[in-house]
Amino acid sequence: MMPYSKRITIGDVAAVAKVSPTAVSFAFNKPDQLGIDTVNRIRQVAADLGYMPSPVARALISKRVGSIGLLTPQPLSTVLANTYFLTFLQGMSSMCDEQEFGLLALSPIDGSLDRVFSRSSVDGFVISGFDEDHREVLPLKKRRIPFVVVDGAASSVSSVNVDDEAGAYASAHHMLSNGHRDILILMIEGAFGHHDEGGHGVGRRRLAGYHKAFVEHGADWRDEWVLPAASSRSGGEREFNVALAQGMRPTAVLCAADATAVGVITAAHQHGLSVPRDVEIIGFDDSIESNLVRPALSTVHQPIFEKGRSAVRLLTRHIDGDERAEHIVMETRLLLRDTTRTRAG
Amino acid sequence: MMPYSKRITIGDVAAVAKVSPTAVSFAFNKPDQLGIDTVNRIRQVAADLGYMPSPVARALISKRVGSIGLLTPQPLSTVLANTYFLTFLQGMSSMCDEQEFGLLALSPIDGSLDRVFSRSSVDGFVISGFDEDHREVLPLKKRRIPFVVVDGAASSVSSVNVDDEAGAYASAHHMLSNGHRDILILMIEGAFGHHDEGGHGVGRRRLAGYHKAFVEHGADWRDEWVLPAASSRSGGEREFNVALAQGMRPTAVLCAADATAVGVITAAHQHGLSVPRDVEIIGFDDSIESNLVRPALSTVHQPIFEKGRSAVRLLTRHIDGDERAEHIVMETRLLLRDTTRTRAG
DNA sequence: GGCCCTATCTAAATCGTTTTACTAAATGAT
DNA sequence: ATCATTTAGTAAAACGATTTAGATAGGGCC
Repeated sequence: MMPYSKRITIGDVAAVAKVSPTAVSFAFNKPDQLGIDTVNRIRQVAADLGYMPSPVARALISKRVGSIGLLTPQPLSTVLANTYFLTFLQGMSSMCDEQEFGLLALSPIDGSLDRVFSRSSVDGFVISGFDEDHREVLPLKKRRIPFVVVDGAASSVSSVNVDDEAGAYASAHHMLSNGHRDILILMIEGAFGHHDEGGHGVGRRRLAGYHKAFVEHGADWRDEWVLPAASSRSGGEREFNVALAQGMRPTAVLCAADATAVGVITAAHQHGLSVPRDVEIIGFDDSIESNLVRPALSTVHQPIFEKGRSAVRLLTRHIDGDERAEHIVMETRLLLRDTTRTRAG
Repeated sequence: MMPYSKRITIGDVAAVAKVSPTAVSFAFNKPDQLGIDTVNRIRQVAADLGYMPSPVARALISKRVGSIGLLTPQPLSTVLANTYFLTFLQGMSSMCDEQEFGLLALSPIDGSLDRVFSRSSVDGFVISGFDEDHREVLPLKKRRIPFVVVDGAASSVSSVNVDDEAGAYASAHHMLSNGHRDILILMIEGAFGHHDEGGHGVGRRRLAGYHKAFVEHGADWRDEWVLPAASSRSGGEREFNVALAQGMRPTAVLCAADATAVGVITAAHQHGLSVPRDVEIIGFDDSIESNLVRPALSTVHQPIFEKGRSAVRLLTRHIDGDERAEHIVMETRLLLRDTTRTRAG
């Protein structure tokens, strides 16, 4: 049973209206080419038959599908567990709405991207967490399919990034200025991090920011105090527990992701530690949960929504034929809420 | 500048490899039809040229695009402000991953759906918040494009719903059994509700559930104590303030959406009311924030993730030609956390 | 009436594949 | 050596629209 077995084509309408298929097409797209009464008759017939032009056939000619693809390093269902992506999607879709584009969310197939490219009809891609030169992305460049990179390095295609290093620096600087020296650092691991942490990734940049602050303050940088943690509540709980079990007694925790920080709050409470009195915590992202959790999480704000909007905007420009690459780097802002004690920088 | 000006077609590959286009197609799809060395040569040439078959041209023949559309009553960017949809999307995409479908998120254009249908190439739609018979949805039935309805009434197409009435009943019953009589009810309004609240919608069903409990308990049902509220934090705050301003002194609040309930918690605190001592609150949905907010929100759990999965599953069955409609109604469960005092039903 | 112009409509090419039907050459059986 | 069968490949139709280049008829003008 073909679901489309009864699909009404332009030919069917033409036959019933006793005109050529061309006339039917004109009736919708260039009504001036036809007599007014013919146009009306055709439209009437089309409506009666429930005719709608096939988007696919139309796309084949116009070379425009009218939607863009979002490609993430992990399966979509995994990635959506992070509210960061909720906000990012919101931003993307708000611009998609304005530009009247559909938004196709795609998961890697068998962990790789190239099969996705050839299966999904879109006018371009927003790629999150890959560098422009990543092996997986190469086919796109070769085919000259427009794409932009978010949270990844790029030069010849447009990119949207955030000054992760400055944000991380600011949060570490805050802790260090307030006298903390026993600072636990929980980095991004696995699922939501950069797909290739070989030196460009978001995680690396944040780490560099933390490190820079330590150096400037002349504080001891101890690698054992830097733990990778899954970007999830449970990841944060687990790693904080691990740290305590290993005998560390941090007075401050820096998390490279809010979800992790939320877990730390929970774990700290379970150990009878008061936040922020016994432990101060700063997250990263200013994701939705940071403002929902109690005590409200101090964090590094990054304009996630705007990143999504800008990515789509840059992409649609490329789709419209503008080949110039533009690189946007957005500012972060230290946001002190209730998991830190002072407002002073 | 056509972005695809350099697009490599099957013909280009054929020319370079000195074979017919048919051979190129066979080399990928039916290698047995060709000599082994020819296949290899063609594949090599294709790789060198960076050839990938056009998904659009392929879709035109196969009548399969490989993606499904999610259609929401409001623009996607609006709808995503509700974490309910985050979880729903997660569920949908988890099934999409399994079935290797892309997920196209579509916003109504100018508030209407039919332009969307003819612009977006998908194999079928998941439609949230519309009844099967809704005027906007009619074109789909006429064209016999597969679709399933979520949170809406349907008979001849598949649907996924939740027993909203039972859930609402349970929460009202809980309050009433605990002696509450001054119960403020905050319903769903506008943006995230059912698109046509004419009697079938989710809101109506929840209202019916609340009402039924009142009747069974012989409690006074006062229409003034039922307020529509935007399904957002601010909507909840606002309406709770309105209620107080109007002189109501609720000892319990029933919210048809969690987001609203979170706002009520905030507003109650601002008025110096302790939750749950002075006011008990029960929300609906068991959305992410309900477990993040403090005190943790008591709510009616509904299996949002599973709804998303099931919707996609039903749809792909339809796409595969199975015309039988299936109607899934999932159970809800009263989840007593910290905005209610007792655990007893 | 002859000429041109405009208004209205159509035939055919096109987009990039897949698929069906077919051809030509080689192989195998007798 | 002949006929049937397999192998390796191709030509052409099809998918469902849009677009280009005509075709036909009628009207206005002289």
